[in-house]
Amino acid sequence: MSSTKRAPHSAPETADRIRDAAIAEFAAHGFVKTTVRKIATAAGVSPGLVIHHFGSKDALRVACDEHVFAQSAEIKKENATASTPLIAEMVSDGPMRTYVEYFLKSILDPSEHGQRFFDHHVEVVENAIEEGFAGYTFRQSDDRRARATMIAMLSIAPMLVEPRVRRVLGTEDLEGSMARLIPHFFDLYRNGILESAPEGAPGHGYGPKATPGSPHDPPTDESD
Amino acid sequence: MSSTKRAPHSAPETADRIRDAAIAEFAAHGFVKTTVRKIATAAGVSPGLVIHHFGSKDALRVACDEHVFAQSAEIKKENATASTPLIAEMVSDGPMRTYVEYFLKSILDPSEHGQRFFDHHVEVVENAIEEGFAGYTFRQSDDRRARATMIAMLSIAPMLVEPRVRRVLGTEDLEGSMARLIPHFFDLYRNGILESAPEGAPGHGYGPKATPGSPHDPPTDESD
DNA sequence: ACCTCGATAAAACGGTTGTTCAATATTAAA
DNA sequence: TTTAATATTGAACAACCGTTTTATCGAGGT
Repeated sequence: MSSTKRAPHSAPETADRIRDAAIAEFAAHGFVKTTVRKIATAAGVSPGLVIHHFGSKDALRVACDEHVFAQSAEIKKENATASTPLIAEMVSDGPMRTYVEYFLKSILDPSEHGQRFFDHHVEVVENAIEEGFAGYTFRQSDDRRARATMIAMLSIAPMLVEPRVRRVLGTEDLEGSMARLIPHFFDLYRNGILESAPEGAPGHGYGPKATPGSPHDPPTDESD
Repeated sequence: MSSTKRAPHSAPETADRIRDAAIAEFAAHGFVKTTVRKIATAAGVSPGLVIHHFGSKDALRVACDEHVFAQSAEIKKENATASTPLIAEMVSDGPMRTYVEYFLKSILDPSEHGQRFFDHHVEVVENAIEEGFAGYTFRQSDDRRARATMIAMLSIAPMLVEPRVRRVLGTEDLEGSMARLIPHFFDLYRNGILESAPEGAPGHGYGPKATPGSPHDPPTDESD
């Protein structure tokens, strides 16, 4: 500890550059399509060096996971006291946007890594439901966990299918698509989307405190 | 045309067997992870025969696309006059379930194939909004296309992240997860999820005919 | 009976993958 | 200055990919 104990040669933090390049590639193209060689090229090093620093492609992914997780928490903490809305940070270009896309790719990829992200997200949402968020308060439910899971789903769904939405709406980027969709989500959250239900429909008299009990009602979605 | 003009050798419809095996593999693991060799093994043939019958892996995918699309339409038509709810057909095991998963993998894969599926789905939803669905009627909107897109998103989101939801809720299969979530979706569609909004929140007086006009309101989701 | 043609399998081919190896360069410590 | 340790590269490796090639077999037409 008395000596500097630093990397002897190496450009300033080559390993960090490799990790950041990997995060960008993973976020953009997913884990299967991203090759060690592409990461190496993006970082300006040889493929062998990537393995030398991280051991394997999977170990590199673990390092990326941890960095994304830690950095996201940091950005969130900074934004808690800052003026910039967190949403704007996520939608506009920047590191947070990359992290969110990394997070989404992780969720879609069938591996343990994404589960950790999703679990944490549900937890955050469940907290927001109880304590409110940005001045909004939520109707409570008996099955708090399921309700939080649903809202967590709702919050990530738009970004998951945004490339498809873009083509349907003719919008040009993520910001454009969101600008077009958000009013509708907002209306959904305030008022729902149904105007009337068929006679004998379940839960006709749902009060403001919703306690859904019938587990198998005719769904209103997926008419395809 | 006078002669039978059938395949000389060949087990009964080998090509069909290969196509069905491919659909199952694609639906289960996506297009990148699925190899020609796995498809061949699943169909009980040699890898070369797969190429012989379809030309290439991509051409095989096109054949799968068309078959899934056509078969889905057929099943939908049959179910229009049948007693079985279409949802049950999609959630429980069976061909339709496989087709839905194939459809989802297509949407997530950044290629043109999935766009066709998604476009069609939005169109179906837009129609359902106008004409009602299963006795339910929907509040209309100025921006019909965007509203249909949102609802289309809502309808596919649960199945997209169901593997993650399963772990969060402790449910054991797709049916279990849906049974737990559907009441909450139903409540959302009828009543929304917000109890109160902060003062000065936009659209405070939204009537039953929602015409969202402010394109950049503080969002209520994505608190992560 | 012969011939033709498609179905099929087995093997091989060129390319890409993640990873390893050997060699070189560079710096910190002795 | 010598030594040891690390950073780094370029080449090579085995495994796997989609595809091609070669060969065999069997059914129909003539």
